Amino acid sequence: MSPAQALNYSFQKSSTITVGRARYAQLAQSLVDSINGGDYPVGSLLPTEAQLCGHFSVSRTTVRQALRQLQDMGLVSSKAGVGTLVRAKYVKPQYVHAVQSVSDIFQYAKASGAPKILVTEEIDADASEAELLRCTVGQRWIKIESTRTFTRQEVPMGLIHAYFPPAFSAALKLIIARKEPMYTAVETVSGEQIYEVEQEFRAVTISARQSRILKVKAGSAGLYAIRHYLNSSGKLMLVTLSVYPADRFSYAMRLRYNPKPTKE
Amino acid sequence: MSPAQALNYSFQKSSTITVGRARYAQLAQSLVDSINGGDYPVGSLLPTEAQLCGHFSVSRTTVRQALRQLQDMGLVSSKAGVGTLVRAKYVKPQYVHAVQSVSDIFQYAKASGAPKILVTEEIDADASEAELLRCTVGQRWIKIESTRTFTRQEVPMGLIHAYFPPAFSAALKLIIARKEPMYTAVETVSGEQIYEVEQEFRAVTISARQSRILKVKAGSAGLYAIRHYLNSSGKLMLVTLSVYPADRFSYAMRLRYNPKPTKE
DNA sequence: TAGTGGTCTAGACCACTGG
DNA sequence: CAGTGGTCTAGACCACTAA
Repeated sequence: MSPAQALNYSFQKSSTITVGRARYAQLAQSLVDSINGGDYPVGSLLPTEAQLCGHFSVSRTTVRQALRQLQDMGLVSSKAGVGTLVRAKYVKPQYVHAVQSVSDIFQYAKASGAPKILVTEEIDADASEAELLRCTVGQRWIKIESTRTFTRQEVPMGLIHAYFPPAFSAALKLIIARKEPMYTAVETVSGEQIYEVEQEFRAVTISARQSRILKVKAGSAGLYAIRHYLNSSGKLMLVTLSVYPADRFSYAMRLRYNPKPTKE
Repeated sequence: MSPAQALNYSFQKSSTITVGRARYAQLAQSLVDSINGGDYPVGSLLPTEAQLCGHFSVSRTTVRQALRQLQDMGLVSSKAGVGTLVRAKYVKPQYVHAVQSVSDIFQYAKASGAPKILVTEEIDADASEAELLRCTVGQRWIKIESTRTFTRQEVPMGLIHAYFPPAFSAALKLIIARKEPMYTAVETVSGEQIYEVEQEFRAVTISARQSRILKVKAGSAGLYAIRHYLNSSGKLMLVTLSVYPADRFSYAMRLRYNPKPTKE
């Protein structure tokens, strides 16, 4: 056992609170304090691992374990050949809404039957569609109009318009014949995974046409959900636009503070 | 250089795709495959680290790095004196909506001025309030009615009802005098951090009374947001109930696939 | 008490980055 | 090219858990 290690362990035994911690944790805390204090400004490099080994009289393993903790906190990032870059001065606590899959974004999926396809067509985007689809006017898209119905009920839960690129037209068959959810159909046909989903909620007044399909009074309130599905390159894979009458649907989410799994 | 390491490196050089990976990554993949395949059922223990060292002819450091990867994936968890427990058969991909603080839950906060307090009172929960506040009828709460206004505008963005326990009545002063946001005032007064926020959106028809305050036509559509703020014990710290006219507010969120910081 | 994972050391080779 | 972080080894002591 090296002198430094012996010192550490005896120190642990003779103390009570602060010092029962592992040396890498102490080192991590020390580094966090230094960054918080401005010793290492954002954009600068931390001392090299070798230097930290010397300053703190610990092995490189211990230094690296401390640095990994700082990386997990989002304070620094390391790059071979360069060094350890300070990315933030403070740890930003995160509230996180985590869902296990895209399907979980739609909590109702389990409680509802397959969507009922009303219309499928190829369209050339008009001005408002171009904005929604983030493209130029006249661009071609496939459009599906459908409803979702509660299991064993006649009244539809919501009216859904979906758009995807003509390149994925084979998805239509999967959706209609195999009754796959639209996003999985698009993933299958494109061979790409949906990487990001943007979701927006607002209230709208239900139009006369929508009200007939939804069997609700025209002019009544509806929840409007716009969803953009993107691949990892940021390319639009699917856009959906849903209207839910006030009493038939709500979207609930839970944001938790720092849910990072702790050691056990 | 040990024979095993030499073998590894020569193997890396002579290969192209699969094998450029680090040994710990290969080992991790192998373990994931075994768990997926049912070799180690959920609830069972993985071989000990020493056994894995032997089976795969790697050092314990490498084994532990592989196991850490599995822990990050949520497949296993380790406990000193026990072993490495299999917790899940498959990696569940996560889509995550992360916000940096409670204030980020309200994107509008920056664009809007301080809330305008209309009424503050102590109430005994009636039936509908008891449901909202998850308490028994007659329980006492402090209620604040307020509006939020766009900066430099007269028309309110939304109407907000907030409820918190009488024990936090000192928060009132902070909210009114110091214009603190309600959730920080409650955090300050209680000395506890808000750990979890439940958020629900639905559409509603704006009532006559609400319409007068919001300066909007009665019967028009509104976005209804219900938020429950809980501490780490699950105790309700604050409940807010907001109504936003259709054109004045929308809630947007972005869900990303596995946003875990990758190595750089 | 025996065996597990948690921590730590000292030393090594590698790929990558920049001058 | 020199120096950085990325990976790996062999060996050690510790705290914890269960028998």
